[in-house]
Amino acid sequence: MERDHTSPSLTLQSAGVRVTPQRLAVFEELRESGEHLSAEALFRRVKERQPSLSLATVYRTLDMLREAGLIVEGRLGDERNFYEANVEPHFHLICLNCHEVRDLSPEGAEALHREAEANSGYRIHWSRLEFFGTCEACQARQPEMARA
Amino acid sequence: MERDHTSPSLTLQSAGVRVTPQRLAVFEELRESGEHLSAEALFRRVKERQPSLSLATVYRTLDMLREAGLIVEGRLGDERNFYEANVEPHFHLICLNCHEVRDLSPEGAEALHREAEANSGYRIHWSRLEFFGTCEACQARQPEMARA
DNA sequence: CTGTCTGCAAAGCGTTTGCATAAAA
DNA sequence: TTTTATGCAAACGCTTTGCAGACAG
Repeated sequence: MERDHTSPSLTLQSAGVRVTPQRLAVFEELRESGEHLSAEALFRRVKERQPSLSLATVYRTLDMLREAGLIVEGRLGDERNFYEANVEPHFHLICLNCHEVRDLSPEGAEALHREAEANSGYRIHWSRLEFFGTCEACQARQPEMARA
Repeated sequence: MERDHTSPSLTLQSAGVRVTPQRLAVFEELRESGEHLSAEALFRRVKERQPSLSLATVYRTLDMLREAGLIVEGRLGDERNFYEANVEPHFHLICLNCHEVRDLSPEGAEALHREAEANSGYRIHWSRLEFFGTCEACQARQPEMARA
């Protein structure tokens, strides 16, 4: 899992968008954490460094980053969106119990894309491949969960 | 594509739920259309036959049917849920242009589930595998869409 | 300077819920 | 008769938007 070490400001500049402290902080937080975060969670984290930050700016920034292809958007089981800086094709595993989102190896993701295009005649732009289940930790904690 | 010919009322009874005209009409509409419909679309259609129907009842009925395993729920690109009576595992193809939802053959869906379980240690309960792209008809209509 | 981004508050949207009435079993 | 579903309207949670002032280029 080699991480991209390009500075966020360079990446924003090369995407041709205006660079502001808010945008830098949001993008940096997402990249450095390597996590899958909701807009709300991201807002709380970045607000510690920038108390004047507003949630609307976070949403606008995430939209902008997604359109620039710098982040990807997914959706949690509880119907909130989440965002992450890993833009390579991969699957998501979402625990129905602890709601943690983890990545699944990208093996087969591109093949699946190509297969879907071949079988359907569609031109695939993006996809959402998410598995919802119980993670190992939660299974161990509450064995009965495994059947819910 | 063999369709289930069991009567909706028998199916509802065997699911052990109370049978009402509203529930019958919603379930029947979903099954007979064979389509992927939003709660709103379903509401408009069934309301023609039952003018007193309320949207809240449609949502409650869809929740009930989903919990009984009689329908499945998915999500459109525009963030509304859609529902369908085909409960077999399969993928969805969602056109970014006309928003039509089509099914993709289930080949590999179960294998993918098993593989995800083996690779992750998760116990998978359900999954959401959706491809967003441009359908053939829309590609022909607006060739430039194919890159959007 | 000029265009656009920000923060705020209000609105928007799909969905859910409380309550009194109506209907199923 | 008892229990549960319905319709209505209001509330909900996440996200988007209009606007006036602030800031990047």
